[in-house]
Amino acid sequence: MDGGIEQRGKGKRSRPVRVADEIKQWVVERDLKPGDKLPNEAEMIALFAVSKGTVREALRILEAQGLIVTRTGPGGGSFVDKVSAERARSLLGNYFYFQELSLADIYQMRKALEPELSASLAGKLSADQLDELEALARHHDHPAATSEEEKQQHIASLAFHARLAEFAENRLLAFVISFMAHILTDMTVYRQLYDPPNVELWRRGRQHQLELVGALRAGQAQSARRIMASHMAVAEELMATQEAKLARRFISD
Amino acid sequence: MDGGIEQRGKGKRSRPVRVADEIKQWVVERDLKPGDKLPNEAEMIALFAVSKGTVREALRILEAQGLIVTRTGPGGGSFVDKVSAERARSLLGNYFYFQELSLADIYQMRKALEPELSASLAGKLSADQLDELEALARHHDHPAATSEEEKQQHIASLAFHARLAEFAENRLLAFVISFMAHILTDMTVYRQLYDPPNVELWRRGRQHQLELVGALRAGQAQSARRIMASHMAVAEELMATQEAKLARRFISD
DNA sequence: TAAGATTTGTTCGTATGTATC
DNA sequence: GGATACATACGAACAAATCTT
Repeated sequence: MDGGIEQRGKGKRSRPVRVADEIKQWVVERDLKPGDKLPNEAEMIALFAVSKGTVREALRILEAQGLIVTRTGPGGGSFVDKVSAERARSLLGNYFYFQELSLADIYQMRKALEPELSASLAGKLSADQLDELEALARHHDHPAATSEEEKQQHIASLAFHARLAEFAENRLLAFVISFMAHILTDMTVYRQLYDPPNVELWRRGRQHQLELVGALRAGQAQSARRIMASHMAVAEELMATQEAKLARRFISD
Repeated sequence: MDGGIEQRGKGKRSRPVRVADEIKQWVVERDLKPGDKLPNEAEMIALFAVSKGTVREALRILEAQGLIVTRTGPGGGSFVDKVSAERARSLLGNYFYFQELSLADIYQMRKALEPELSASLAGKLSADQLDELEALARHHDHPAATSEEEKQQHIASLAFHARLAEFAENRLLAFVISFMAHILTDMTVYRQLYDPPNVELWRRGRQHQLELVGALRAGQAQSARRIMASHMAVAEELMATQEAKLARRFISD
């Protein structure tokens, strides 16, 4: 019912890749869960009738995709692992290394998604979660005096958005928004997307975040949506003063 | 200026993983482009002072991430490769294997993004592109009589959306919409998300796609946005009659 | 602390496969 | 076909990490 599908046109696959696929299939067939143990090296050598080197290359392939982890020693071996959000972000980041992504592209997405996220979280967050968000919003309670301070405020603001995203029950929405926050953080760090400091935009941005937490606390979905929409407009204005092209680089693990 | 960052808390990394990182760094430092050649095995053995097996495991790691391709024979070796959209989808799909994604989650995203995509494409497509879309929309010009036919119509409709997404200049928007179309296609194939056939919904869906192509051709952005929004409502209604949980499985390469 | 057991990690030598000229 | 330049694969030996006693 699966594994057989999608086998179109993939001519020459090396033995390690084939073994990696067989291991994947082995896992899916048995419906193994994260933490479940795979056969050890010696058993796989026998199971797939290949050498130790080939088995190890196959395991590295699965490890690189975040599907397994391997530990040495007694009780060690390879174990099914669920792909972490961090690794998924990193792998997807590689895709955009050679794609031309502009700030306008990212803000087109953010303007569509962040208000939706805000509305969907209204009245759904715990007091602890709301307090954490408020603390992030209050983290910088004065205008930036230096470029370095401005940079830190940008990063803190993006951390606010990333954290907010993580609270969403919709894991796809959470991932995409979090991914964008991380991209923007990288841009902030690697390019100088944080000067000149702009007191007025800082004030409006901070005010928006605090108002948003209030609306979320009060369970006012439409209000939360509206506030976030305004906030996106401000953030875009802030970023749009800077260069348009995303730094082309591999995102490290 | 990079490679040094993000090195937090990564205690025990195996030698192949470290070598893979060094190769990545080597590529970034030289700003190599897709097609550019990496050192061959013997050179890497000398360059990183590790054995052949270790080099090969490192290369498999990079290959699994879609960053390089390897060819045998004279003139062969490893070459920088740009990660394909297909591979990026596959790698990201693994992340959602253990995440609970519902149809409601996907449609929350689609309702926010697909109208935005439609609006941004109005007046931007070539006659060839518009003709291709119209052909996809007309592909099934009669109501489905059987479940199999209904399934094929669903898949064709999703292909319409995937193709539309690929025309977007915004590569992030294109990727996310295309990713969702592929997830829905998988759900259509692996679960029976296509019966019972519903003539009325089929008629409205098809009409929407044809109207959309017309609006795109006429360069009417707002009209295109409105039509797609209606179309999403219809599609959601169509899907919502089915089970809510996404099939949990590895997406094959 | 120390020794032993278990399992992965790494190296080396050799042979084979594959594509180009 | 033969020579060449690569990657691919195997097997045996040893190193390192980790758990148990």
